[in-house]
Amino acid sequence: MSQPFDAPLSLGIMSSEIQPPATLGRRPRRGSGRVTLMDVAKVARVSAQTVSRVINSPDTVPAATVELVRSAIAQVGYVPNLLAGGLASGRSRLVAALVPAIGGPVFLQTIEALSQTLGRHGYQLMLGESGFDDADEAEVLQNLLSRRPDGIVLTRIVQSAAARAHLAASRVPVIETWDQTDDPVDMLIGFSHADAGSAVADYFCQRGFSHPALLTGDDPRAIRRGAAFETRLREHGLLAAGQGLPTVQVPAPAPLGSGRRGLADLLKAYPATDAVFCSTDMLALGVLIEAGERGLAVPRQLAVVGFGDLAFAADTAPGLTTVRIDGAGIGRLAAEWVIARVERRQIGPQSRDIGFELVRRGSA
Amino acid sequence: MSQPFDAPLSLGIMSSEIQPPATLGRRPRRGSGRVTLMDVAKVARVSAQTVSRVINSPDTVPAATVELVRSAIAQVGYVPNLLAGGLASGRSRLVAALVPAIGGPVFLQTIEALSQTLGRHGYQLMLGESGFDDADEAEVLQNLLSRRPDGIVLTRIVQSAAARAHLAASRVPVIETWDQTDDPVDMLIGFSHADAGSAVADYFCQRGFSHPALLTGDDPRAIRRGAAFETRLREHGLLAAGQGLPTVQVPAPAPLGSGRRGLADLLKAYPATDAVFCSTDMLALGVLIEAGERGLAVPRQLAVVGFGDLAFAADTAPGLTTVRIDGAGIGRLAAEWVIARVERRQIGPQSRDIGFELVRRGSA
DNA sequence: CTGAAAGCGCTAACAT
DNA sequence: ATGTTAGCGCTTTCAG
Repeated sequence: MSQPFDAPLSLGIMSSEIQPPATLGRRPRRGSGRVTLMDVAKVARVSAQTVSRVINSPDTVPAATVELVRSAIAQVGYVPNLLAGGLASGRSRLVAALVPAIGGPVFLQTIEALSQTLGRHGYQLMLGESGFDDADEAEVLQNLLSRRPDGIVLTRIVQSAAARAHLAASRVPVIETWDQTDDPVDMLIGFSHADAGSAVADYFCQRGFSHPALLTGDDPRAIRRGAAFETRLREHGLLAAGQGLPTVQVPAPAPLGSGRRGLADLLKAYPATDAVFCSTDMLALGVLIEAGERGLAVPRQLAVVGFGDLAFAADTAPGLTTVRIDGAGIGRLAAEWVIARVERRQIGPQSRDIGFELVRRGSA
Repeated sequence: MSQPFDAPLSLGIMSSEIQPPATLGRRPRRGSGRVTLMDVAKVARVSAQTVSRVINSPDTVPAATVELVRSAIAQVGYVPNLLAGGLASGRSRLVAALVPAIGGPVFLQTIEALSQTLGRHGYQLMLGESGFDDADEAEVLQNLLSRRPDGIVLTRIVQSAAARAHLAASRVPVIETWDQTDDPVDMLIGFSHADAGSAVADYFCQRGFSHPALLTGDDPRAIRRGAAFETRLREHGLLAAGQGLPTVQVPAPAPLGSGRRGLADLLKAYPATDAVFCSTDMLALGVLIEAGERGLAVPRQLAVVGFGDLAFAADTAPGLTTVRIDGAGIGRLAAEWVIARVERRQIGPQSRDIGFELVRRGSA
């Protein structure tokens, strides 16, 4: 296994290459000095083609040749250059993913599952950050596209016309995720944020809470959940005609501290509040902690519902009732769809609603 | 901005190209059908080289030409192919990062800062996952290296000889981070885990706790912190001669729930425990929650110290005393060092101890 | 089953 | 300031 990879190559044969046709006494261009496919070919005394075949489709080469070439590869310490391979074949084996913020815990499971599934098939993930606003969406996309990815996975619906145009022009398989739309650029894997908001409203109604409130981050999808939540509450008669939904809005990657301060603000403005829908589990955990500090009993005096069902949600005290999204499932499926497209296998269903699930635990 | 990128190209000049030298009546090879540098050159009536210069070093081209070429680029909807560019120039503008697990919150800030700093300089981050054990380290590295990154950032010290050999042979700038060693592969940005463990022991001693314990994940660095913690406690006389440190060890991406169950296990085995050093903040948060459930007053009856100073640490109740690591700083610096190397600017210091800081809050 | 040639789209090195 | 040529390292295409 641990060959001395930096050993001088001492190729098995002399460089009996035909000299370049001496067009004119001109221009060199030394290579990178690294081991190439040709070096392997020389040692194995086969053509570059055969080496390429051993690497990319060993089934088409007799076992003996495969063995011969493999040992030559090990001997010279060859590492394929996928930049060159990608250029020649038109398949980079690179998949781009665009997330609002790497730091946010929400898409982490999707990214992780995506990366792992891709890796298992020989593809590599390339991560790009778009920020929460749509501003540089098109620009970041261009950067990603210039790498000629074999597919691009977005954790949002593409907004700007420019970005949509770039994507369409690139002819790269595109998967929009974590949302629904009637007009996807290409493929779609997600769920309805509006339905999720409505479901929480239904639950609050069913459990008999009379003074619901909303604590939300200011990103567009959280706001859509909140809007649907409010609408449904109104339908249930939990909101009087002229009355707005008690709401506190905090900046987007909503951390625990925003949950604590958010609850404080909420209770100051609306002391009667007896149930809060938080746009992320982190926010909800902050609310749980702040409630504890204030001696408010959860869920008796204050019910709390989160969103995401992050790893910690089951272990808070009390356990967090929350909307579970199968983030890992999204990532896995996205990887499979991209690969299926690239390898010209079935196109498969172009769109999937993976739904959500209201997980009932102690907090509501 | 939003040009019709898929418009037919209708190039400004006829294809008055010299026909290929007709070696023999042979072989075509249709291109990808996409817009290339040549298409832009034809429209702008300049050479490919000039277009390349406008893109890569506009300063060396007169403003008028830049303008001309830029409008041609917009007109035909050209997106550079960095696979080809990277192959030709030997600079991929790709930087690889290897993390144990994407999902873990610990390295997130490093990855985020790395990605952002790289992006600002036109580099793209490529993420690879190594897992917590050293098993496939060499293999994952090979995959990453086959993309010919301009640099590779590791959130650990490279262990296996095979991996070290691959890295050395590749001649790629390597930055090992989040640790210290006397024998780095190349560059190093980190801190001493042993010193961090000792510092917590000193703090417990200074605050007069008499029955310290350790709750740790099973990853190697957490274990090293724990070992130094124990050693220093012993030096302080807080551990009797034959007495081992009360310890509970949990599987590596230590989640909140492990903190709760870990404390329960600890108190069952060592009821006298009055101070716990947790190997991650998540674990510590779990301990805080479990202590709350048990009616244990923190820090009076139980002191808690975490590690990482994650975003939530300041807002727990009470605030979490923890060891702060400047993860974002590591990422930023790593990006700068890689870029400096690639652009042959100063090599800069090859190694940096960024230290750590014990942040005192309410929990201890 | 194996090999030779051509060329993927770009940039480095020279030439003007 | 701009153009010409060769070639980065690989895979496709076609021939044997």
